[in-house]
Amino acid sequence: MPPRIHDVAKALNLSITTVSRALDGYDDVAPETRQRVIAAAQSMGYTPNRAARQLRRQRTDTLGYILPATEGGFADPFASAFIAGLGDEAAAHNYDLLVSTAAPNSHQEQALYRRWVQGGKVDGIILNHIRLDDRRLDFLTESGVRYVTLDRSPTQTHFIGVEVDVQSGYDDLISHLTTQGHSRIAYIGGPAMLTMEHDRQNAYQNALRAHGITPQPDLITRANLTTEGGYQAAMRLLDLHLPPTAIVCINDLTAFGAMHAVHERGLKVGRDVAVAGFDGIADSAHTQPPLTTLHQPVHEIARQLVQLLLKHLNRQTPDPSHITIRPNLLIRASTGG
Amino acid sequence: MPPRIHDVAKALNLSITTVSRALDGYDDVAPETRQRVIAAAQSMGYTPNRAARQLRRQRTDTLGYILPATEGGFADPFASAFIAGLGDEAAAHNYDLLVSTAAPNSHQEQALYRRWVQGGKVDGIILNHIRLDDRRLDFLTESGVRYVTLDRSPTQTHFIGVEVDVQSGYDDLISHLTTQGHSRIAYIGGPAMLTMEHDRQNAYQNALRAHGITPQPDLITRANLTTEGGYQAAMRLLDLHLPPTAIVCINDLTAFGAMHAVHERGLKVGRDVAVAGFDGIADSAHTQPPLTTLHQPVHEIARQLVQLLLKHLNRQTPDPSHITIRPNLLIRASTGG
DNA sequence: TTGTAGGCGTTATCAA
DNA sequence: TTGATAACGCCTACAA
Repeated sequence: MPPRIHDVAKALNLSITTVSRALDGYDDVAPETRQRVIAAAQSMGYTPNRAARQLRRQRTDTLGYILPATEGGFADPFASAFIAGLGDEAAAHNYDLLVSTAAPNSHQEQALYRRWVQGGKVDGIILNHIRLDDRRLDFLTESGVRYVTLDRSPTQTHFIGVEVDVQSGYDDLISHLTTQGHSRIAYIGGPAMLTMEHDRQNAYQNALRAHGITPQPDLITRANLTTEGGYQAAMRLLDLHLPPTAIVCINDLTAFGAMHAVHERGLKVGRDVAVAGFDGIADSAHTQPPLTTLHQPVHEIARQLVQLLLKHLNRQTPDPSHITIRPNLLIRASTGG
Repeated sequence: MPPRIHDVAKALNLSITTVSRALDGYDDVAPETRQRVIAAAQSMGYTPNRAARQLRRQRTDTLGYILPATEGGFADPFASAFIAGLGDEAAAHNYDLLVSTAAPNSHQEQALYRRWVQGGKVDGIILNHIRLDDRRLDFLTESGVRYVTLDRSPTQTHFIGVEVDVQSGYDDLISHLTTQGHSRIAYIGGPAMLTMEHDRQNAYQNALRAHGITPQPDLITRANLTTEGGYQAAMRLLDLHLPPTAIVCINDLTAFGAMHAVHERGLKVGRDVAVAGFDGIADSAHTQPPLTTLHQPVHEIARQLVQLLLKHLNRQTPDPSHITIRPNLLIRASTGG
C-alpha cells in the first residue's frame, strides 16, 4: 500500500491542502514549507493516486490509440515504430498512452471506443488507418472527444492531424521508373476501404498520366499490407499475359513479398522487374537487393500527432491544424542500376 | 458530458444503488427492474466512469507494458506482434493495456515504474527484455505489485511467466548445421546485459560442445538486435582471417542484416555462408533467400503472459507458475539446400 | 427487493 | 500562508 497525501501531511504536521499545493507548484506556499514537503514526499515515495486525481480534475492525462487489428497479430514494423513515437512524446509531456486492438468495423471496436470515451478513460485519441466512411470519426465528433488522425478522411471537414504528401512522392517515383525505361508499371495496394489505399492508388494513377501513361486496370491489384499478401498479389501480376516490368507497392512489407515472388519466377529484381515500396522501414536497406522506397519518418510523424493532440486539448484548435510531410525517395538497387 | 449513473437512476425513478447492482449482475434485483435498467443504460449510452470505479474498487482493470526503448524508435516487428497479443488478450478480459517506452536503466524508466505503481495506474505489469541484474523486478517485488516476465532472470526466485526453451532450439539448429558440414559456426548476439543474450549465447555454446565443437571467442560477437547491427557485426565476422561458414543470429532482424553483409561480400547465402535467425517473423519467409529460423509464436506468448498475470491477480500464484515454449526450427534456403 | 449513507484520495473554494 | 470542507462518480455495508 503506497503512501497517501494524508501520510505525508501527518508526517510533517501539515494539512493535506498545503502538501497538495506545495507539490503542485502553487505560489502561495512558503518556500521553506515547500522544501520540506518535497523532501518528505520524495523520501516516502509518494506519488498522487491517479484515479483520485482524475476524478477530481475531470481529466485523465492519458491518450488512447487503437492498433488496427491484424488477424493473428502479424508483425508490422510500422506499428511498433509508430507506438514508440506516440509513447515517447506522450511520456515527454507526462501523459500515458492506452493501447488496444480491435478489428476494423467490428463490434468490439465500437465497444472499445465507447468504453474509452464515455468511461472517460482518455482525454484524446490518435487514429490511423482511416477509412473512407469512418464511423469512428463521427462518433468521436458527436461525443465531443478530441482526436487527431494520420491521413485525412474525405468526409472530414476539420482535419487535425498529419498528412503525407503521397502525390509528390509518387511523382518522384514514377519519374524515376520511366527514366529507367519502364512503362508497364503495376500497383499493389491495400484494403479498399482505407483512405490510404484510395489516396495512394489515385496518386499512382495521376503520376502515370502525368508521364503520358494510361493506367491499366489489370495492372492494379490489392493485397492486405503484409509480406504474404504482397507475395501472392505479385504472383498474380507476373502470371498476366503481359506482365509488368515494374511493381509499385503500397508499403514496404508488400514490396518484400513482391520481390520474393519475382525471384521465385526466376527473374531478377532490379534487372528484369523493378520493385518499389513505401515507408522506408529500417529493414528495407538490407533486403536482397536493397529496396527503393518512399521514406516517411514514422517516429517523427507519431510525435507530431501527439503534439497536435496536446495543443488541441489545450486550446480550441492547434495553430497549423495539420502538418504535411513529404516522403523522401530512396533509390536503391531494386529499381535497376 | 456523458451520462452518469445518477442520470440513469433519475430517468427510471430508481436509486443509484439499484441501478449499480442491476448493471453489475447482483441477484438481489427484480428481473423486471434489471431489464428496465439495462435498457435505459443502453439507450442513454451510459458507461461507468473508470476513475470513480477505480477509486472505489481500488483496482484499475489496467495492465502495463513498457516497450524497451530503441533510440529513434526503430521498427521492430516482434514488438508490434507482442503488443497486439497483449492487447487482444487484455481486451478479451475487459482489461486495458497501458504502454510506454523508456530506455533501459534510465531515470525515466525508473520514474515511469514509480508513477504506475505508486500512482496505482495498473494492477499488474508485463515485462520483457529482462536484464541480468534487473532492478525493476526488485522494485516491483518490494512494492507488492504483481508482474509476469518473458524470460527468466537468474536472480528470480519465484518465476511467473513464459520461458522459451532456447537450448532445445539451438540443439536442433546446430545439429542441422553440422549435418550440412559446418563447423566454423559464428554467433551474433544482443546487448550483454540481457538475459536473452546470456541464455542464447550459452545455449549456442552448449549445443556446439554437444556436437564436439569447441566454441571460439573470435566467432562470438554482439550487436543491438537490429538489422543494421546485424549487418555490421557480420561484416566484422567476414573480415576475420578464417571467417565462419555459418552465422547464428539472436533474432531475425540481425539475420537479415547478416544476409545482406554476406551478399555484399560477393558470397552467396546458403551456399557459401549459412545464416539462421530466431523469432520466425512473417517476413523471414520472404527474404532472399528465405531465412532458416527458430520460430516462436509471439502473439500466443503474449496472450499466455496476460493469462498468467490475470490468474496471478486473482489467486496468489497461478497453478503452473510458468510456461515453457519450445521454438520450432524452420529450415529454409538460407542454410543450404 | 430497494434505498440511505459513507468513503475511496485528490483538488479547489473559502475562511481563518 | 495555512487549514477545514465540499465535491468528483461509484460501490457496498447496512437499514428499511
